[in-house]
Amino acid sequence: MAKRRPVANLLALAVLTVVVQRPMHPYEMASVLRARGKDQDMPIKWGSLYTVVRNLEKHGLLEAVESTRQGARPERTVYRVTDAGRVEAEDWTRELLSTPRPEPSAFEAGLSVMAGLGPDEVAPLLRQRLELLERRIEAGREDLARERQEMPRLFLVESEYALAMREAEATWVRSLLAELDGGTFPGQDAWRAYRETGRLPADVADLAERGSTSE
Amino acid sequence: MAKRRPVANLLALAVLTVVVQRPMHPYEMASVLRARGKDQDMPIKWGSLYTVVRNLEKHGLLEAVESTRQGARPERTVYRVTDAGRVEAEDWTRELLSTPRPEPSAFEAGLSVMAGLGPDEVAPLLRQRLELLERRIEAGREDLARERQEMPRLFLVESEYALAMREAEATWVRSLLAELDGGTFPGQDAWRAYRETGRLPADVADLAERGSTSE
DNA sequence: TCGCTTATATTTGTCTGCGAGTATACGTCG
DNA sequence: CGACGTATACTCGCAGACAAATATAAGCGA
Repeated sequence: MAKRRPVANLLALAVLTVVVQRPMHPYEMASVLRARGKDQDMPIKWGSLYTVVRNLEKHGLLEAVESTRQGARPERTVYRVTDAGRVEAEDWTRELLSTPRPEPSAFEAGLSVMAGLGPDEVAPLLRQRLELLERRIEAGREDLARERQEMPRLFLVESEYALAMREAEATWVRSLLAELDGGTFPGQDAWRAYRETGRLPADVADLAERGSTSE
Repeated sequence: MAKRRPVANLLALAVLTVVVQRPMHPYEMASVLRARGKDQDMPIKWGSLYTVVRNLEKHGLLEAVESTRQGARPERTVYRVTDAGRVEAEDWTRELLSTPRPEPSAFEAGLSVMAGLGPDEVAPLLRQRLELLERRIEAGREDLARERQEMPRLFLVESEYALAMREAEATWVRSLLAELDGGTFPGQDAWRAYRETGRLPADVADLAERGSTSE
């Protein structure tokens, strides 16, 4: 398969797509991004911005156009996208849309080590998550409703997607919580006993040993 | 809120939770993790492993127990978790479970720059994504069914979650695709026209300018 | 007009993630 | 039994991410 993107940071894609419209200096790119609300999902890291722009230039995807100086202000370098940059942006977009790749989420990591806490502790934690999630969903819905008034749908799909994913997560958490609260989660008692006594059922203990180096 | 985790990499949490069960040397931690299938979601980066372990030690969450050498093999340092390490692992787990945080996905990034391609190009790309997604869901379902035979549910929740999320994504993509295919996506014609002629409707052009520095 | 905050614009320095390399032991197949 | 692959076990070194520092200009209230 093709070699990795010359500049892997997703901020680079955002930069490319704004600079396609008109040459800009880095700070302006950030402003435009911010004005479009892209910083909601992707807060702008100033350190990264300049690194990314420099790397894009190094790889020939951007080129410096001029370097103006107004008064004693720091020099501003204005960049323009190159043909290669335009190609890269489109190709990258295609890949992002067409190819799902497993993205490990922090919550997944949490679930995978959840056994270390007891079921009676996990339930309230999930309840809290659910509450926060619901609040966020509500806020997302309102934002979306507001933005729909002044922005074509085309520029809102990513928010719609994010909202849908949060809703799906909430649904999933609710169902797990129902099992926990109803005591219908299989092995819940063994789990609680493990947490309280520190002892695992024999068959599970075997599993936990798998992969250890034989001595 | 509390200061950032002393070792932020999620691999550190995985390391802590395996080493809680029994002291180990780094390579063994990786083996155990691999045997438990944690490397599916989180492929093990060897460079990171040793860095992470060293950092955990530096912050007093792990401590070296012994340093044995067998024959001419490289020295193996065995680490044990400290009390602070145990506390950190539990606290971190609690946070991951209880607190949702916005995690920008690559697909979301793709959607947010989708406008740069035309609708007639986007649809096939999404169709491809959907197909891959469906294949993966099928595979995930089978894996899960197999693992349920030999592993208690408790250690499979994270896979169930991942599967549910992929299903939700598939559903969402399907519905967007239906709009695109049916021609019912609002503004679809303007979008196509933009792609073909390079000209935006006046009101949208205004929006695209927002955030630019006034000259 | 003095001093305050906020916006403009970039550089620096650190820390860490991780790809790639190194070196030995073990198994096995012809 | 020797050659070749694979598992064991770590080390090195740099590119890249980002926090924080830096420096000036502009708006604004008192």
